[in-house]
Amino acid sequence: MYTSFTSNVNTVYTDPAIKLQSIMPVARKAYHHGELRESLLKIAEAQLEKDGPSGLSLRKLGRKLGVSPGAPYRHFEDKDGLLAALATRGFQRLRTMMLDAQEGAVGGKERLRRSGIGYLRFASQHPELFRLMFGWMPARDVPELYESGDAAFAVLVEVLTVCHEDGLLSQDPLEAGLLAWSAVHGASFLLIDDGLKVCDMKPDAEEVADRLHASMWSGIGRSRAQES
Amino acid sequence: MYTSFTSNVNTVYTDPAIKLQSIMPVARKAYHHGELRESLLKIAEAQLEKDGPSGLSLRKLGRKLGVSPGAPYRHFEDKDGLLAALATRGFQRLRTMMLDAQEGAVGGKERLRRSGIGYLRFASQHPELFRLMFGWMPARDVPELYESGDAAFAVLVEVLTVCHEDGLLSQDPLEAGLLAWSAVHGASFLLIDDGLKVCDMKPDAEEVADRLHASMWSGIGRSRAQES
DNA sequence: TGTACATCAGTGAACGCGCGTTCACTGATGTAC
DNA sequence: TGTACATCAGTGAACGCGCGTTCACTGATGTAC
Repeated sequence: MYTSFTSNVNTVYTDPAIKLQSIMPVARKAYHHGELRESLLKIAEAQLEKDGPSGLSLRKLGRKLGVSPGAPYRHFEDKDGLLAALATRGFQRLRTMMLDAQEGAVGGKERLRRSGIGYLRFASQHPELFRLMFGWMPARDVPELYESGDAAFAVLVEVLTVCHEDGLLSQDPLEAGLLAWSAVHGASFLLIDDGLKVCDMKPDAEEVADRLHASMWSGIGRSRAQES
Repeated sequence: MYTSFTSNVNTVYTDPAIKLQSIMPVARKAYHHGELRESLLKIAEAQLEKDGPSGLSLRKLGRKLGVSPGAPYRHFEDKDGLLAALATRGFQRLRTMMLDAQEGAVGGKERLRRSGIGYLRFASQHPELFRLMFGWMPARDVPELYESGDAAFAVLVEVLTVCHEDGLLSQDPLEAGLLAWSAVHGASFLLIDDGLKVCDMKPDAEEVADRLHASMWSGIGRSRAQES
């Protein structure tokens, strides 16, 4: 980068036009954007989080990127196409966040707890994207969307399988998965929809995950041994 | 109604215009609708469930009811006003469904199970309304919306308090409430968003509620007594 | 029971807006020779 | 290294649309006397 800049400077005295181009690369508007697809997705997500799904329009995105209204159609079939790409990437990142949160954890139970934290963290950081991922369905079929969703769920199932193999579960992994996923999924919505305030809880992903994990693991019912 | 109709018929021979009015009451368009507010809410909900929130417009509702575009503004301040009314009534009905489902049940544990069924049933019957209730926030403050939401949550807390007083809980009612509400709330979303298919579950409110309740009550972890 | 009048719930035309999408085009880029 | 050309990623004007909201109005309803 730096070297190419200085080499351009060296040509200054032979061609003033090139000088202008190299000194003010921002002001000079290129006919080709170059990374329009990536930029669209990036700014679309920001826009989605800012104004919700109804505030997301292809025209507005184009405007923000200094590009004509037709340009996005070079990269997405239509608006649904962009939304589907957004949701697909969302699932991929959700999966990544769950996996990253597990890093260094030993044992199925701890990994499950950490996965929950990752899940809740993702929802709290990207609430509108989270809602899009789960509450929206494209008119046309988008296989990679379903695949990425399944891949995210697979993280949870895998961790529960480890628990099961270690003899930690009192039931089938899928059965436990129903509760675990429901709980973490529901808590995510409560977190982003201000529903936790009725529980007198502050909206903190880690704390919610910890408390859910504890309750879920031991159960809310008093066991016979505990009865006095 | 019937008497007034026949009395109109009696006037037929003196005034043909009145005959037309009374024989074809449907065709004759009254200047005043009479129950516009109620009709708007009813058809708005149908429209919401049919096409989602983006398919809901005041103009379309007016058109469907054979009324001018300005008419709805006699009954709602703006579109947000109608949505808020829709959501408020949704919470009231959610509360009612949970209470009705409990009817005849004896004991806190059974009442909790039944409440969950009511909750999941509501979500599965009115998915878009359910999403609106939890995922949407009016620009302006609408106190009755929050009140109706709190009232719905109160049903759950009350049942858990009964459980606690009966010595059935291993923890604080609010702590148990966090798990119970999260689980039933999350499962509701999974139910309406087709998320259960990855768990190999058919989307049946009763079955989901039962399985969640069982897992939640006893916990997914193997207790020390169970270890072999 | 009849009449005058205030109030209320409608009308319908109009405003301005932003949207999704298409299309003939143009300028930049990459490739084959 | 230079040239011809296909391909690609943009332009910008245009289409048609439906929306939320306002406003001066009108016809029905309810009330006081």
